[in-house]
Amino acid sequence: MAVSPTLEQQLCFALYSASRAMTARYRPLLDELGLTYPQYLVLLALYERDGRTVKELGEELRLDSGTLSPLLKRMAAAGLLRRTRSADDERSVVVELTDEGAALRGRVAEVPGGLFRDTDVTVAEIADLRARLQDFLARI
Amino acid sequence: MAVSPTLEQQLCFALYSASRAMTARYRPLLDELGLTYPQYLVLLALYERDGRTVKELGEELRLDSGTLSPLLKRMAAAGLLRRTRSADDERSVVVELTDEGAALRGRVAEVPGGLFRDTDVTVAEIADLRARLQDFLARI
DNA sequence: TGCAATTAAGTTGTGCACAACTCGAAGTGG
DNA sequence: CCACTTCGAGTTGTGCACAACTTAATTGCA
Repeated sequence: MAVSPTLEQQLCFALYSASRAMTARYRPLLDELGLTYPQYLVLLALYERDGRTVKELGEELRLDSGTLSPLLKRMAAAGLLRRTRSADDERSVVVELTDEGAALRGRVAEVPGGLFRDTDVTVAEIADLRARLQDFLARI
Repeated sequence: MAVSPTLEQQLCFALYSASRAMTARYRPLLDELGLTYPQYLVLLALYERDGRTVKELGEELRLDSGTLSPLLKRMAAAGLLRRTRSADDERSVVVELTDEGAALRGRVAEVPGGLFRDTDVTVAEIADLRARLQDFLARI
């Protein structure tokens, strides 16, 4: 019979609390831009490639339409992006940055910079941890 | 001027998506027990030490009363635990397992076992990643 | 001792996540 | 050509997270 696992031993809890701690670090910076963390991710995705469909965004961010539809609606209401039905496939909705959304690019790019300034966390450590997580994610 | 970071490069996004992927793996197993992931964490915490206050649970799980109060209420409604005002400090609420909650211990302990059975992820790799995350978390 | 400050839990409101579902559009085989 | 299936987006309902606030109990100090 299995012994009760402790919270301490659980990778899942470590991921869960580290993820929340990270987004908590981002929050004050994103508040200044009027963004939530998932909204920030949507902007990053659109800065990489603008004019993608909801489905394509969902694949990159691993979010379904139940999450993305209302989120994109809020961002459209905030004037950051535009949603238009695709002409060649009326099922799809194309998401494009507005001028206002594009104008945020510089300020958004500044966000990750100051996150670890007052810690002893190194760039190499961050890159290594990220690589390990991506490798792990790809294998489960 | 900072270049726009890509999603790919972001540790935060790696944490965020890995965390969601892990809880998605737990979900079908927890569904069988009628538990959500945070509820499962509360049970683990109580199996470690029963009869703790809401505040103490919140410190271990890093959750505030705004999250825990309704969550514990649902678990109490499900018959898994009991909430009672502390006698020596009427501000505190002590959370204790019911017989039904304690009886789940065996089945809860079985949950992490099968998670990586059909992958090539090793126990050592899991332990190493967890240790790195905990170290990282402690330093930010 | 009295009372202002602090503390613990709970409430309210917003925004994700995600399951389950609806709806209309697009592919598909007979 | 048409029923049938699949597909993309959106809606509904539940349960976290978390900020901001309320309430009641306790603490601390002038």
